Amino acid sequence: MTRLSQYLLPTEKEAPADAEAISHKLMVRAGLIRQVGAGMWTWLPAGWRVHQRTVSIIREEMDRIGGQELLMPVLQPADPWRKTGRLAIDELFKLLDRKGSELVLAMTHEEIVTEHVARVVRSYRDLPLILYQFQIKERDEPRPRAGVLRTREFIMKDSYSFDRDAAGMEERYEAHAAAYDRIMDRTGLRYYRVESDVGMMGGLGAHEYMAPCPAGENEIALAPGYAANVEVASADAAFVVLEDEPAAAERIATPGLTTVAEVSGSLSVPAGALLKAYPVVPADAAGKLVLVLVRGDHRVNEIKLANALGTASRPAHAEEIAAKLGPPGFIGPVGLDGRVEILLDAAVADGAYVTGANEPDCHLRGVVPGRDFKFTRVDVRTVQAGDTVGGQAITIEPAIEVGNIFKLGTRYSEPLQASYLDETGAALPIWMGSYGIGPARIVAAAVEQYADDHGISWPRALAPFAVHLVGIGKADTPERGAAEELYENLLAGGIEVLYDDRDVGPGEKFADAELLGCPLRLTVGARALKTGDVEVQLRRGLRSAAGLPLDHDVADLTQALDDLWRSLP
RNA sequence: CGGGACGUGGCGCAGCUUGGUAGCGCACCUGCUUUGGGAGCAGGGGGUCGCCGGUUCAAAUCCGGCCGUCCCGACCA
Repeated sequence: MTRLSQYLLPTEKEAPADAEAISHKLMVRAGLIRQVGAGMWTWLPAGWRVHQRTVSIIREEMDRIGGQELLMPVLQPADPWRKTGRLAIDELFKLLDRKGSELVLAMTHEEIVTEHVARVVRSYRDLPLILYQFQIKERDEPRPRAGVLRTREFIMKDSYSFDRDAAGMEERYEAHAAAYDRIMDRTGLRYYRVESDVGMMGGLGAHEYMAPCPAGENEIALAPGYAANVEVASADAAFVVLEDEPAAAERIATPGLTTVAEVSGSLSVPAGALLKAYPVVPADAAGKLVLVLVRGDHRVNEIKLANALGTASRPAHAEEIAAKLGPPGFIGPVGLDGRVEILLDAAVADGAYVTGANEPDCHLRGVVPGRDFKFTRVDVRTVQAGDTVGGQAITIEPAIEVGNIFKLGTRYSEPLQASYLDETGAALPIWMGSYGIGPARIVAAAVEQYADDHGISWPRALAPFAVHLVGIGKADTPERGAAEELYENLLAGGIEVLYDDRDVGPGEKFADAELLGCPLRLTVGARALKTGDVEVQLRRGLRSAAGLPLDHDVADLTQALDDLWRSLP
């Protein structure tokens, strides 16, 4: 039933006071979603149509690469999670049943799908496999935000691949990358596939599908031919002019100057001619201190640092710094005599730098890495605007992660004993991949990317309806009769149409149509009866298109609309 | 987890400082008028003022505790 007079589409003139993100405001205002609690949302009929359109696209592309759809429970025994070491994850909801058995609400389904495969797959002949589902995920998020962009409960398409070896896993990974590319292309979103950190999934490699949008919570670094999550991005730093190397470093008085800005200002050298010393304590080596050096105008990237160290780390406390190095604010790499391991960032070019002297109110000028201290070279800085990749400047954009693909290897198959017998009868672990995609985020990202001052402007692949038909004039007038007839003809022609047959003024109908954002608006009023043409407006850009003759028969009407439809973004 | 803000009818808000019959706009219901850009007139319905406790003759208002929601940061397969 798609007569607006009988359809549940509660539009609002004003956005909820606590909404900030564009998609949050517009999806509530357009009557697509309603909030239940923090990070808990109901999809109303029109919103659910959009969500399910996205689901359909994903399903088609998963089936195309040989995926087999199944459904696994959200409520699960805790035991497999204990085996993989993931029971300790804070985001995992845990509960007890009435008998006191430990249960979890799944945040993803690696454990269960791997257990199934472990029991069912015996032979190399059973591989490869791609299994997937659309299922609710539950996560005890520290901070749900921005409508459906980050929620505690959401539907995810998650798929899992099972192969006999690394080469097979790579094949399945590439198949998923291709499927995801097609999915994203079909949704009409602007997106990038970027290199990403493997994070808590563990594993051997990963990409994320990022949709740039203002409310995005990630940052991506972009250059022609290059796209990466800022968490892992590498780039060439902007050149900085260094002073000539003196024969030896010289001690200079810098009373009270503890920051890069203060020191560089006082000495009239660029911030990039300083070395910023960042002492950290590795998580796996209590009592050990590592001194990380980056250029004064750069920032240490915690994730790249963790990858370089092979373990997480925390900034050293002031007491630890004072005990092992010198007064905080004046620490540096010179004279440590191997007591502290020194990591030097890759962006530090050869030359002379200003560093702390490990003495109060003193810095050293003309410090030359290699000559004045030994170091290990690492890439641990955060890329920034002004850097280049292949000579091309990078830009940094906020983006929302709408999908990801992971090479898991045997991260889950080993603890859960998912193995198969090869041709020689040897038992070998199964090589896995894991691939997620969030329809709700695709929907919200589309709203963010294409909204204008009037409301949502759906890409045609996601729109809740193809056509928003506005009937103008009172009920029982000839123009409304014409609108009714057109509605019936559109339905007969298989066009998905929302018919605004409400007894309200034209302004309200137009405003609601623009808010909801269906790609085509057809208007039938007295004017249409006079000219014989139905007015057609394209939502994207609010441009008028050539009118359609009111007296078209169903086949002609359908054909004309179909032609127009194909021309839409 | 740290910082900040908010909670009064479906939505947006005022009232709280200085305690005394709970108000406005939109939305909703009825009638009449109106129909190409969120209409007009008249009438009407709807609120345990987040919850619990305290102070007081009297609490939306003052005090205490709790809960909820949002924003920034931390965190985030």
